[in-house]
Amino acid sequence: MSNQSHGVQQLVRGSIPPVVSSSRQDPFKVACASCNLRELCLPVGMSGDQLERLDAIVSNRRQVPRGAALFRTGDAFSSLYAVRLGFFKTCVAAEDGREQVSGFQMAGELLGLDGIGTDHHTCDAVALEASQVCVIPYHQLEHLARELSDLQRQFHRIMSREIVRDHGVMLLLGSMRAEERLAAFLLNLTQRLRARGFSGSSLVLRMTREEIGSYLGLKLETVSRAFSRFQDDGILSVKQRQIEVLNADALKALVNPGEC
Amino acid sequence: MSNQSHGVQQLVRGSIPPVVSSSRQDPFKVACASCNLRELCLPVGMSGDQLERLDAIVSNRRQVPRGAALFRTGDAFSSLYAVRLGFFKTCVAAEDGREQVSGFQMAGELLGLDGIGTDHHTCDAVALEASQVCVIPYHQLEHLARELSDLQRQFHRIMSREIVRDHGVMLLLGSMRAEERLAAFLLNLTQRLRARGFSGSSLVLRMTREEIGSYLGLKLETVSRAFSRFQDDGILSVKQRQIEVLNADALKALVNPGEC
DNA sequence: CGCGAGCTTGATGCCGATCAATGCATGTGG
DNA sequence: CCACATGCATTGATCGGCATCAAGCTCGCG
Repeated sequence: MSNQSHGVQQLVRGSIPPVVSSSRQDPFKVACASCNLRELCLPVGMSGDQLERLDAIVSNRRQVPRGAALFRTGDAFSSLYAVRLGFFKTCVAAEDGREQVSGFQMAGELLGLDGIGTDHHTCDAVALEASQVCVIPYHQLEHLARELSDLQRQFHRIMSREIVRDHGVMLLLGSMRAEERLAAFLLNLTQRLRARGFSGSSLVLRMTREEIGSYLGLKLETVSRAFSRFQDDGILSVKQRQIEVLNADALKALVNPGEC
Repeated sequence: MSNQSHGVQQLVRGSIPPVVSSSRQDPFKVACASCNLRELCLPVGMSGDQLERLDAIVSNRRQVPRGAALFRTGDAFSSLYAVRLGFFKTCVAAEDGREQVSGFQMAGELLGLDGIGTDHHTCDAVALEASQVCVIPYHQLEHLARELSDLQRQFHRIMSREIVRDHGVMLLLGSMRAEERLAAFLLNLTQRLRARGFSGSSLVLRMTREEIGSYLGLKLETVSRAFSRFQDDGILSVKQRQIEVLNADALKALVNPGEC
């Protein structure tokens, strides 16, 4: 099972080539220094010997099969996880059982930040396809961040951006209408895919309509109807989970109705 | 102008007495060690000499008049702010001008975390009453956190809890109905007031119906109607912004409809 | 006193939820 | 290879909660 054959492989590869370590090549031992996600992940801004020290604590990889949980609400918190391959969703639950998807995570993104505050995870992280994560023991990360200011800075940036991202979702949930929400969601997805070297105009959704709806505060039927309408309007081509963006400008105009 | 006469002073004082420094007393120079918020704020878990070092970088206070902005979207980020006295709201804006309240902050809570990720603030922080904040220069905080692991730990916890709080708001916005949202909001407020030594059954809202509605993804008329209905049902007494909680259990039952 | 900001209350309409049926793709066992 | 089951998606019909529009009302304040 090659670790290059999974993930968003059905998408067109773009400009950033995967960098593969020459000597240490091993699906369970890939150094941050030779990881093609190093410009998106925790090591941003770190140099050679710093990377080696980070590598020393991020030695463990973990496979997560499709549908399996990386962690669940209430689990003791011990590590953060960097998505190396695959795709995750995180779900929060109210006491009465209502569940909601709080985010989707792709390669290079960090999972588990919710656990730092209480030493227990406050959401479920579930793989939407066969995935692989790098395990980052939190106490070792804290210790190392006290010595490497670049690591500290990048870690704080990641947490801050997570907060800003959540504010954006709150804005979406609080004030946008169904089609605007879906348009914003698709633009966000394509932008993140583009940052990973994919074209962004052609994508395969890893989640169901119901999961999209849960994330966007809509019912699955509403999501489906919005997709159909986008297709009727020539903005998208929709074949189940295979999406082609035909008119990205129209999507952007939907999100910012005031600007056109 | 005494710094004890502002804030949530119309609320009944509870168990935690304000601790006032004997020697350093001065509204613009109150040491963390002698601040009555030290158990809620950044110094949690820090001991004597650590507190002194934190004090050294948190030397500056800033007054913010009612209606004034502590910072605005786009401002360069340089410091975090701990609310010492008063009450704030934070607002995020979409490109098309739509604004939404993303949070309310009271004494002991931190403002400005949004700015770390991009070196610029991504929301407005506006005082809802005459307020005072402690200015925490961020680069000095980073530096000190590398030496004081207790400070580092508490700072990370605060950021993580902010993320978890945002997830809770997303759940509220995505899946609760109007009255549940307002009930959850009121319970959250009373809980935070109780943590600050107030009774929690009697409170004065510092924000308008419109601001509450913006935060909860509702129109002000809907908020007003929900208040009226709670009053009709004997759950609250509502006189403009003066709220008495008559039946806290009924409020809790509204938030968790499955449990009763 | 009278103005104005903020709050309440009513009437109406619309967007998205809900209920229900059908369609489509994948997989499994006979 | 077909029949059937299953999970997911689409589409239609109806309903309800909240937004919207529109008056009044309250209270603080110049």
